[in-house]
Amino acid sequence: MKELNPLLHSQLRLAVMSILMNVEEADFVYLKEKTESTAGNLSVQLDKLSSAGYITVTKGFVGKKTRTVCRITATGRDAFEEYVDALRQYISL
Amino acid sequence: MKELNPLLHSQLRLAVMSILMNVEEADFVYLKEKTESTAGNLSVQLDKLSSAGYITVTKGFVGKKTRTVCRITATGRDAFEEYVDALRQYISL
DNA sequence: ATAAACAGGTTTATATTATAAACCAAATTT
DNA sequence: AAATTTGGTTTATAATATAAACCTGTTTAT
Repeated sequence: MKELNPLLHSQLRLAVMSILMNVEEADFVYLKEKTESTAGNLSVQLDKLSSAGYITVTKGFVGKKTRTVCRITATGRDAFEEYVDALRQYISL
Repeated sequence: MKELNPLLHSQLRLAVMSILMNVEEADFVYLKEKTESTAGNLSVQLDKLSSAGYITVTKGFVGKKTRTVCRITATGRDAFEEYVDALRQYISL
C-alpha cells in the first residue's frame, strides 16, 4: 500500500489544494470562507503548503487593504494527483 | 465541504478499514503485514476503531497460540462509505 | 480628533494524534 | 535451561492540528 503524503493528508490542507486545483487563484479571505476555517489555522497550513513548494503566496494591496493570493504550483499539482492516486488503493474505486 | 471523519482520516486506520471492507475477517498478524505497521501502532489503532464500534476484535487460540481476529461492523461499513463520499468533494473522483 | 470596532492576518500555546520504544507472557528452538 | 520468537499491550515521545491571543493598519462613530 502506497503512503499517503502526510502534507496533503490533512483536512484543511487538502481542502485548500482541492480549491486551488480548480481555480486560477484564491485569496486568503475566500479560502477562509470556503473552508470554514479560522484565520490562524489557515495561515499555518498555507505556510506549510508554501514551504513545501505546493503553492505560492503573494501579498499585495487592493486599495489600502492587504490581499494575500494563493496559487497552486506544478509541484503541487503533481503531489495532489499522486495523493489521489494513492488514495484509490484505500478506497478501491 | 463535508467534514472528514477524523477517526477514518488516518492512514493506518483507513488501511485497516479498507482491508476489512473487502474480507470477511482478518487477524492481527495479517493486518500488520498488509499495512506494514508496527505491532504497537496497530494495537492502538485497532482499539480506537473497536471503541468506536467500527470493528469487532475477538481473541482466541489456534492450537496454543493466541489469535486476534477483526471484522468490520455495519456501523463501520456505513462510516467508511460516508467517509469515501465526503472525500469525493475534495478530490472530485 | 479620538476612541471603538473591524479587516486581514500572524504568532504562540494547547490539545490531540500518531508512532515507536519498551515491555510482558507464553511458546518454541538451540 | 537459556535464548529466541510470537503475539501482542502499555507508555513515552514526537508531530499535528487547532484555537486563542495578539498585531498592524483602516474605517466608523462620537
